[in-house]
Order: sequence, then structure tokens, then C-alpha cells
Amino acid sequence: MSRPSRPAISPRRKPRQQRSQATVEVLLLATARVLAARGWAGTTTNHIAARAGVSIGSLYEYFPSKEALAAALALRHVEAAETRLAELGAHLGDCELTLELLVKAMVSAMIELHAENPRLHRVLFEEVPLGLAIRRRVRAMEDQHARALAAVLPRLTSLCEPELRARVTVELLETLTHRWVVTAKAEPIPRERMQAELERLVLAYLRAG
Amino acid sequence: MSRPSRPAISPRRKPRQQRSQATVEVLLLATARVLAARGWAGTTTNHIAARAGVSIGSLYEYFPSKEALAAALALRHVEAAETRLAELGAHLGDCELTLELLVKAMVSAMIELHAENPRLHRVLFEEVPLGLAIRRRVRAMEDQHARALAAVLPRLTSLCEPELRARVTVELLETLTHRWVVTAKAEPIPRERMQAELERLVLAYLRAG
Amino acid sequence: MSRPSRPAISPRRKPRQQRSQATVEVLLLATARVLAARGWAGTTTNHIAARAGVSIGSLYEYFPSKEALAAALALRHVEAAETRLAELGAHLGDCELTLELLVKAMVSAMIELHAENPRLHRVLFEEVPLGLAIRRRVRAMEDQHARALAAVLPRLTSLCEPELRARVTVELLETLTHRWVVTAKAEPIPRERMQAELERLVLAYLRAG
Amino acid sequence: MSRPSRPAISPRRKPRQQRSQATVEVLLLATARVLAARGWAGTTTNHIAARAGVSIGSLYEYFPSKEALAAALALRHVEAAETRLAELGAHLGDCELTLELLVKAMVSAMIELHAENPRLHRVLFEEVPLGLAIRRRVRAMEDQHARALAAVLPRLTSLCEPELRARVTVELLETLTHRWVVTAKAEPIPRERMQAELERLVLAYLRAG
DNA sequence: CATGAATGAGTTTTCATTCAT
DNA sequence: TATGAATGAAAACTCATTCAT
Repeated sequence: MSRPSRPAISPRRKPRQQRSQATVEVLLLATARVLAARGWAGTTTNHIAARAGVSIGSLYEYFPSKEALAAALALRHVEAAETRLAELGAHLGDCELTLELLVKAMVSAMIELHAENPRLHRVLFEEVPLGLAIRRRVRAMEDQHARALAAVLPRLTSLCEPELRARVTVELLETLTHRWVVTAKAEPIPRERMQAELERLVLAYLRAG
Repeated sequence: MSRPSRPAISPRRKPRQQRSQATVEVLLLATARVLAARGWAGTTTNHIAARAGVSIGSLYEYFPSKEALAAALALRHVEAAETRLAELGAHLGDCELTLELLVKAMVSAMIELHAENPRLHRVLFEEVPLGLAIRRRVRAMEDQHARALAAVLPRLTSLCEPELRARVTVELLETLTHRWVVTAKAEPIPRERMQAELERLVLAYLRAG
Repeated sequence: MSRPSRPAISPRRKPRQQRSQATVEVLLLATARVLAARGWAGTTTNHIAARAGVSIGSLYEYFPSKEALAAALALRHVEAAETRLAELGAHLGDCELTLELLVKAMVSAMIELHAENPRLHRVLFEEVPLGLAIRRRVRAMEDQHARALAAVLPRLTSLCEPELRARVTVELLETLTHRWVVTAKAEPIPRERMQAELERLVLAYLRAG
Repeated sequence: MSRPSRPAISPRRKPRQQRSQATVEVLLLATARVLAARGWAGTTTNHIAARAGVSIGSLYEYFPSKEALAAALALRHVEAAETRLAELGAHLGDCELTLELLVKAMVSAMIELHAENPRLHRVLFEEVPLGLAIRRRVRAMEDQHARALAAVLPRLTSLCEPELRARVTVELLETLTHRWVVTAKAEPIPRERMQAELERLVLAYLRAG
């Protein structure tokens, strides 16, 4: 580890041609698979190149470092989450919105976001040494989520300190969903129960004086 | 050379003299520091030996691998947690126990457990590829905690499915404490508020019909 | 790091370009030199790489271990021997074959086989912990040699138990040639005398009632 | 390998006391066992000390190096062989000595010498980098053996060049016995047959004009 | 004398990255 | 551009040997 002069993280070149675009796709897919299967420390760029069916030389043509591959993947996850949460936000203005519906929607969204490839998600956000840029972006997204929630809460409940409540709610959702999804296999309690319980938990919290 | 079977995780030699006991201590301390500072992938056994002021040979005299060092450290954390939770359990039989007191006690215990060295805690339980033995032990501890809670809940509340509630509560505590403590530095919300909010959250959940 | 299964003996990558084929050649040549000069325990992969004028990384690109290098070398020797003995066998059917000619031919072949690089030969087959595969192949070759000899013996002599005689003859040749060639330098008796004496020995044995 | 400044080979101290003598014995016994079981490269001084039930410090109290242990063992073997061959020599003057008896006696002696611990014998004289002193002594012993044989041969046969014949005979015996004894397990031909065949071989050779 | 803890140079091996083809 | 051979710094780990107790 701690290779001498860490190369940059941003992609080396913007691939415009189709073929290049396809290579990038194939590389990211391979990265996802290998990372999920072997963890950050167990993954090598040669594994990724081999899995992608691409030469190691080509890999470095598109990504300047191992970190850059993971970062690109993480970025995609973050972008997907941003999109999903933006969609969610669009519904928050609905006039017939109730607290129950809101909570249900948020829980569903969070579970969706984590469910696709839990192992990859875990490796990406727990093991990979992500750069500040991405970490900041994740934080910004959570802030935004919390702010949006704080904005509607007063209309649905009469609790004090809506910002704090919103923030706690967001972290609660994020953190518990992550855990349940990641440990799903070993978990003795079935997924649906967990989802229902999560809703009950959040509702109880947001109703508590 | 007819390489012998791969190094295991269990310590190589039982230290008998107090001198070697001290070396083990110093090595574990150094491991904790280096792990917290550089993460799992960034830590090397040479770093640890250097930090401990001990030769690399001595390190391998007592620990057959990098994994073994981390495992020993994780084991200590788990043992400390077991002790702390056993203490907590001893109070659960008190006749004047109320739900509020119980929740306060649990929250305090969890925060204490995570607070000592949050970065190390994170690296140890998120990055290090811990062996099954330890992971099972952690799970057993959580199970035990959940069972103990489930046993007293009926006396304090009238909710259905106490086992499920207990389990969710334990995971909730574990997971949120971990997150808050680990991200403490960056967190805009002060620790005391978090603790109070955590109590409110758990209380609300355990009172919800 | 989830260390992958221990390195095997089979080459890691099939060299496709001629450049890499040359590297493999150079590595094997260097292995032969270093092994002959320093013995198995005294040889290191770094010695070999340095002697080959190749980076240590390249060495491991083609050979997963020190053992694999020696095994590849041993395999070449065995193959050369198989070829040489097959040639010898081709002549065994000649109608004008006499016992004298046969013995002369066998002795010559054996000495040739050992003479090229005696020290390497010694190290390779006495010191190197060769895998079962190669050892079995050597044994098979000797068996084959003995069978071929046993098949012609009845035509040339009238001894009983030709299989036993053939087997003893082969081992005798193998073992004495090996010794004389290996200790040639220190030997007070010149090579030609040895060869003549070996012929006399074998002839006497195969003629003895 | 090739440790910086190779320490001497001769024992560090002459142990006079009984206890010391016993420790030396125990160490040599352990060396024999470990060497036979793991080969030269696979043997460590720590293995030997552990097997002997002696501390590593004590080992170095009596033997200055790993090589010295093996050398001491080899020396014992050589001394035993010298003794055995001297005994053999004592009978050579007997008036009723025949060639048959002589050969029988020599073959028996050689087999005896190798039979005790074939694996150790192989490791000791093929793998261990024995010092010149011992190698010279072995050679001297063989010379002596050959000379003694050459001295009686004229009385029993009428061949020319008795020195050469004697030398070949000795090497033949040495080398074939070694091989058969070492590969005994895998050998398809039973030991007794081998012994008989060895006698036949030597007799045939010594009778051949 | 015995002990066994400590040492550290030396070995094997890996893998991110470069560069000739 | 793609390829994959080559690189070598750095990591894990060993073991003969020393030396404080």
C-alpha cells in the first residue's frame, strides 16, 4: 500500500467513441463483480482486467489507478441515489401526503437503493479509501435529504426541532437499511418484517412528542 | 523448503516470562494505533513492529500474521463488550426498573463501548477480514443482549412480539451508535443531543403499540 | 488479503510472444547455472533473476516458485533422456545386434545423458524436492528402459530371469554413471577407463549363468 | 542461505560432564530424526532443539551451527563405517577365504551400513553441504577399502589390474547399496533378491578375464 | 550452565503501473 | 489504440544466531 506518488483519481480521458464507452462499461462491471467477491484489499487491477476481458494496458488507458475504478463505481451509486431521492422529493409536495405514506416511501426508497448489490455497496463505502470529493458528495446528498424532510415535517406533525428529527431519521434509515441488507443472509428475521418494523420505528419516532 | 502449513490466527507462542508479555502488550497497542491511523490495507506488519519499537522477528514470534494481530485486538474489544453488557444485565432484575432507566442505561453502555477509539473500532469491524470465530462471537453477544432485553420488556411495556422488538432495538443501538461515534468529527450535531435523541428514538419505538 | 491458494508448480502464464519465450529460456538457463553453482538450499529466486538479467517480477510471471523452476529444468532433462533412450530402443531390433554392441550402446547413452552438466544433474535429482509427477515419470522411463532390455536379452544370451537382470542392469548403469560423472573432477581414474570398465562389468553380469 | 560469516564447524566445547554428554546425545538424536523427516533445507535449529527437548540456547552451547550438527552426525556414520570395514579387513587374511565368501561378506557389510536409517543417510550425504574434512575422510575410507581388497584379490583370482577392479567393486557396492536401500519402499524387487543379485554381479565382475 | 526472548538480514512473493511492440 | 511483457518497490514471513536474565 501507500504507493509512492498516488496518481490522480479522475478518468484519464473522456472516451467519446462507442467502443471506448463500451470498454469503460465492461471495466466498471468487472470492477463491481471483483470488488463484491474479493473485497478491496483482495482485488487487483489484473483481476479486473481479466474479468473484463480487457488487457491491463487498456484498463490503465481509461482509469489512472485502482482507486479511480472504485471511485467511478461509487460515483455511479451516489448519482443513482441522488436521482432516486430527487424523485422522492418530487412527491413531497403532494397535497394528500400523510406521515404514513411519506415514511413508507422513504423506507422503500432506501431499501431499493441498498438492495441491488449489497456486498458491493459494503465494500465500496466501508473498505475502499474513497477520496474526499465523493465523501463530500455523499454528505451533501444526505444533507439535502434531511433538509427536504425537515421542510415537510411541520405540515404532517407538530414536533419541535424538525431539522434534528429529519437528520436523525435520515441517518437511521441509511444505517439500518445498510445493515439489514448487508447481513441479510445471516439474519434470522425476514426482510418484510424488517421493512415493516423500520416503518413502525420511524413513525413512532416522528410522532413522539 | 517444504513450506509448513499456512500460518494460523492463534498466537504462536504462549508468552511465559513477563518480558514477553510486555512485548505482546506493546505490539497490540501499536497495532491499534497503526490500524486506526492507516486502515487495514494501509497497515503493514513492519509499520506495527516499528511503532512498537520491536523487531519484525519478535512480532512474528507472537503473532503468525497481520490477521492474527487484528483478531487479537478485536477479541479484546468483544470481551470488553461482553463484560460491559453482562454488567448491564445484572441491573435488569432491579425492582424499581423503569423503561426510561433501562433505555438510558443501554444507550450509555453502547456509547461507552464505541467511544474509546472510534477509528480503530471502525477499521476493526468494517475493514479487517475477521475470522468466523470472532464474527460468531459478536453475533452471539448480540443475541444474548437481545434475549436479555426481550426477557424484561413484558414487565415494562405491553407490546406484542417482544423478541422482535428487542432484536430491532439492539441493532438500532449498535448501528446508530457506531455511525455517530465513528463520524463524530464531521458531525454537526453535538454528542449529547445525539444521546438524548437516541433515547427518545428507542423509547418511542418501545412504546409504540 | 484473502491470500489465494499456494502457488503451484505449473507455469503461471503461457508465453505467447517470442519475447516472453526468450525470457523463459533465459530464466531456465540461469536456474541451471545457479543451481549447479550453489546447490538447492543456496539458490534463491533473486540469484536466478539477477543471473538471468531479468527482474524478479518477470521470474514470477512465468514460474510461481523456486520449485517450479527446478521442476521445469528436471522435466527437460527427463524429456531429453526419454528421447535418447527411445533412439537407443530403435536400434535394438537390428538383426546384427550382439551383446557387446548393445552394452556399448547403452553405456555410451547413459554417459552422454549425465555428462552435459553433472553438477546440475546432481543437484536436480539429489537435492531438489521434486514433485511426484516428475519422480513417477523418471521411474516410468526406467521401467520402460528395463522392459526394452528384457525383451532383447533372450535373443542374445541364455540367462534366466531376464526381467530381473534387465532391471539390475539399468539401475547399475544409471547409478554408476551418475556417480562417476558427478565426482569426475576428484576421480583418480580417467573417464575412458571407467567407460571400458562399466562395459566389462555389465557384460560379465549379463553373461554370468 | 549463505549467512554472513559462516561460523566454525567444530564443536564449541568438549563436554566432559555426564549431563553435557547426555545433552549432546539427545541433540544428535533429534537432529537425525528431524533431518530424516524434513530434509536439510526443511530442517531448522529450532525444530531440532524442540525435538530434543532442549532450549535453543543450549543447542548453540554445544554446536556452533546447524552445519556442525549435521557434520557431527555424518562423522559418526563415517566412524561406524570405518569400524565395520576394519572388522571386515581383519578377516581378509583368513587362509580358507574364497572369492565367494569375500563377496558375500562385503555385500553384507555394505547393506548393514546403509540399512539402519536410509533416509537420514541420503539426506546426510546427498543434501547436507558437508565440509571438506568429512568428504576427504569418506574418500580416504573408500580408498582404504579398495586397497585392502586389491591386496587380497590376486590370491583369489587371476585378473589383471587388481587396483582398478577393486576400486570399481567398492564404488559399485557403495552406490548400488545406497540406491536400493534408499528406494526400498518403492522398489518392486524384494531386498533378498537384490542382495543375491548384487553378489552375483560382483562375482561375475571379479571373475571376468 | 540453561533458558527463551529478541534480533534482523535475507527470502519468497505480490501487484500497481509502465512501456515497447 | 490495444496488448501483455516487464518492472521493482514493498509486503509478508523465516530462521540462524545472540544475549540478557
